[in-house]
Amino acid sequence: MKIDQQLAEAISDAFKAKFETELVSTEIQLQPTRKEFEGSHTFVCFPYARISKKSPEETAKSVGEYLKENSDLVSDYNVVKGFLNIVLTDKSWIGVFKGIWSDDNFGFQPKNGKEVMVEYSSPNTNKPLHLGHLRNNFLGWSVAEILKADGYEVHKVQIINDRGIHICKSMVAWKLFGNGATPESSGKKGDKLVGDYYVKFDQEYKKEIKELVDNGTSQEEAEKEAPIFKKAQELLLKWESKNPEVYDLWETMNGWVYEGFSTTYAQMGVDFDKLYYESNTYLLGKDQALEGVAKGFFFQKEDGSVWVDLKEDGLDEKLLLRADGTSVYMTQDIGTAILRFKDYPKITRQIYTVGNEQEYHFKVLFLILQKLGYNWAKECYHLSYGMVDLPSGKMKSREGTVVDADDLMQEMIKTAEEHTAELGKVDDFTTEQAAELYKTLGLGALKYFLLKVDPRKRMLFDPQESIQFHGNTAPFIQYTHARICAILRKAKQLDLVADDATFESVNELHGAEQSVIYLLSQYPGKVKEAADNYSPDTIAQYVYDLAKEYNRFYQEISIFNEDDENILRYRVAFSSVVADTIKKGMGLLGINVPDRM
RNA sequence: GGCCUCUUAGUUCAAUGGAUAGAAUAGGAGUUUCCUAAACUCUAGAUCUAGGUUCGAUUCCUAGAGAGGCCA
Repeated sequence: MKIDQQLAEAISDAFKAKFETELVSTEIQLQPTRKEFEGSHTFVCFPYARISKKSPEETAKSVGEYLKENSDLVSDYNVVKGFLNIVLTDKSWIGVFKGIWSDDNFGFQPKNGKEVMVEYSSPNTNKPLHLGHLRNNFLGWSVAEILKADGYEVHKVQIINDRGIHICKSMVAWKLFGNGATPESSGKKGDKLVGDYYVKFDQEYKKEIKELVDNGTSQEEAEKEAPIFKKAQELLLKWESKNPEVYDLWETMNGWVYEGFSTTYAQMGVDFDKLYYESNTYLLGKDQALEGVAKGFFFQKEDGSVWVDLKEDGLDEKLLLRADGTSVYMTQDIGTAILRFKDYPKITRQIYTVGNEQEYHFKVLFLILQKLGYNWAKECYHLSYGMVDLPSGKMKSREGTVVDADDLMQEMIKTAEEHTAELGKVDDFTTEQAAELYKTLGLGALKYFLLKVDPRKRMLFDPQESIQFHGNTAPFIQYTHARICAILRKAKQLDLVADDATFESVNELHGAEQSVIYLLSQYPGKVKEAADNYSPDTIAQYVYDLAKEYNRFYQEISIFNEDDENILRYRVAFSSVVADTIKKGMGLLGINVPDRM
């Protein structure tokens, strides 16, 4: 049984003995003791003063006294106002550690038989991936890993926005100005190449609008009449009627983009179990809309358009089918959601990793699905994350302030390389080993930076200053891991292996060891918390605290200077468990940890 | 105009309604015969404003100020 539960039960016993009242032990909350006080667990007595009919301080004293006398876990206690700080015996800490050390699945919940789907990335095929996608992808991927650790079976998907006017724009510009350029002929990544023509379209479009306006056309009119825009619209119509030539070009250009994306995803270290394409799903959802009308959930206006009235739910009316019968995003999303539940009948929930500007959209989507009678819609969740701002403000493609994902990752790896070279600790590495290390460090720093923040909040990314290798960063944590690995290598040479008997003769712990064991014991709870809240930042913060606390121990205790071989073996095992936990925790964030750096 | 979110050290981030609001970074002062100094120790520095709820509010409620977003 976990130490927290044991303590809670002891406290419950104390209440029974001292105040003749039963407390439900699972409802007793223990919080970590603040550093300036002695102890590890704190029981806040204010809320229980009513039950004990004593002041919070007296309550705390009674309970503390009972625990000290009757529980062999507790060595001492102190009371500050209504706070009962509980000091555990070193022996019980060693017991806690032994439990963790012998648990091969520490931090992983057994399979709970539930399946969920996590959607993330979901890019357009006309633009390369940028900084915002990095936050999105790292977040979605990490949440999927955390849910797996929490016992779920997880399906990772994305929907690719591969059709519509935007891709037609790229196609038009490529036809007009491309001279048959391909990724091979231009030496460009496919997504970048197509993105360039999307930009080119916009430039030409603006130029044409300006000409028209200069010749007396109104701005509004000019935007509709610009020849290049009309060409894009024609292309869209041809695409929809599956004109072979247009369809071919569309497939070719999207093929280039996918190849580019897959390179980027590989570098990012994210993957998907299934891809959905909007070109396959954009016609879905119409049936549901019409069915909704038939059942009276939706209504039709005189022009034939279909709407849903959400005023009773505090929202507005929402269009589902236009008068001409074409669908809108909402309609498609309804269709796609239903399709996914058909594809994966056992999933109980879909988690959509999408920016917070779409909060309203998802609120409406889930509501409509509920109205259509899909009960699973109640369980669906919009994992809504904030924008990544630059010091100059919002990223804007038109102003060229977009931070490209490939460039940024490359930049990070380069910085890691320079920094590593300066320190000169791994000069004996082969080129491959070195390249691997730079990637681990550079990408780790980037992922950690983006994941350590509460996903719901907008965050600032300063390319100059944001990425550091000191302090609350991935390299700091990775460094702690690498240091421990050095210890483990040496211990292996000396054949220092711990077994059950090792712990019998260890009776005393150093202060830092205690806090590290306390942190270790919190790990499974942190994973649970992170899973419940879809918050990788919980894990990031935790692993940082663990690494920091271990470093304190490392600084104060010289492991191999210990004469008592059992203590030495124990400390090697202790370090090894810390390394493992760091590795597991960072793994949940998609960050690797090196053995040397 | 309606609705939603955010506001904490110079800066970037923390804090299930709990103690003297934590970290990091930038600033100041130290630590290397010893397992990796990408480390460690010390120091200084903050809850947007005004009310309310209670044993206790960064957290909950109301109003206001500022920033961002969504819907027309």
